[in-house]
Amino acid sequence: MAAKGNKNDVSLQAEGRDYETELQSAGVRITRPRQVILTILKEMNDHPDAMEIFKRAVRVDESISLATVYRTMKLLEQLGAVHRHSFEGGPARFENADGDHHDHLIDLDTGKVIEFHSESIERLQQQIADELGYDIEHHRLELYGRKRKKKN
Amino acid sequence: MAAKGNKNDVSLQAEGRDYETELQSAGVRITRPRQVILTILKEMNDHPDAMEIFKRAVRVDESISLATVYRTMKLLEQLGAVHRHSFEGGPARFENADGDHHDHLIDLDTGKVIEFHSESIERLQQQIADELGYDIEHHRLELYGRKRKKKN
DNA sequence: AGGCCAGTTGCAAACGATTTGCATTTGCAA
DNA sequence: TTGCAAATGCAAATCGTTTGCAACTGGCCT
Ligand SMILES: [Mn+2]
Ligand SMILES: [Mn+2]
Ligand SMILES: [Zn+2]
Ligand SMILES: [Zn+2]
Repeated sequence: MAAKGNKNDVSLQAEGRDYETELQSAGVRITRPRQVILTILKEMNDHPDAMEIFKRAVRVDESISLATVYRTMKLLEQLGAVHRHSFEGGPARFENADGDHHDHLIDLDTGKVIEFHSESIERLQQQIADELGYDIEHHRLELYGRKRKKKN
Repeated sequence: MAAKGNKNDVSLQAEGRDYETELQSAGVRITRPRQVILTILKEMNDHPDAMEIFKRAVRVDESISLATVYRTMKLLEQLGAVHRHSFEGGPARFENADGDHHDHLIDLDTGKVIEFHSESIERLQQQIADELGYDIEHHRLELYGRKRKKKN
């Protein structure tokens, strides 16, 4: 089980673009707060809100401000590095835009966010937009539900 | 083109439940502000936000307050009389819950809201939730796009 | 018809999330 | 190194929505 470095060695971490460099060539300065937030982004595999990202950032650099988190998230969003979600109820949540496209099912009892993807649905959406004479820029599909009660 | 009162004469206005009565039997008082807002609701076939509803209400009764609009919309939402949407960007928008279920395509250039319905998509959503072991309470599907540019 | 009183209102202040003005700091090109 | 536009932290502002509270009704009960 040790030898033969299979492609997972890389692909687990891979997938990731080098935002630091991308930012740079986008004519944006690599500041300390941005380094910190980019690091957090890299190991982000959930859907934290600004306050949560702020907390994670403060753990690394005491002096970071919430305003900068907001500013940076907006920047990263424009850069396509993160996606912003507005699930029912709470504040906006962000997620690393690295992975493949997917939609979400939110557990109304626990708040847990479950990801799923349906190529058929994506296709149907396209088809509908086509028929209406539209090009889809992006879409949002959220299912809100609760764990099926027993039986079956 | 005049004779033969086809069923549209009715169905255009029909569909509507009598919320005034429903409210009453729900042990809620029929106040002047509520009458006004219910009237507005009845002829509402778009997706206005609270401020817009407030404006329409003021046209009828000068003394209505925005707070009451919010309170009443919440009430009507709980009653199932209206649906609340949170399209990207703007404030919450409401719509009469009378019609059949549908989802929305928002024109990013004009803000126009286009309604559509896909039984296939609805079915697939169910199926996905099933597989994940969930019962869907409700869902939200929004397509954001722009009118297809020329050709075809 | 009149009264009672909990439900409802208008108002303004409070709220939570996000943005912004500004003086100060800092990245980084020259 | 220095210079300076870009970025930051802070606090105040903004936006949509909610809420406390005193004044005001709707509608059941005499
Ligand atoms: Mn996700
Ligand atoms: Mn609609
Ligand atoms: Zn999707
Ligand atoms: Zn639907």
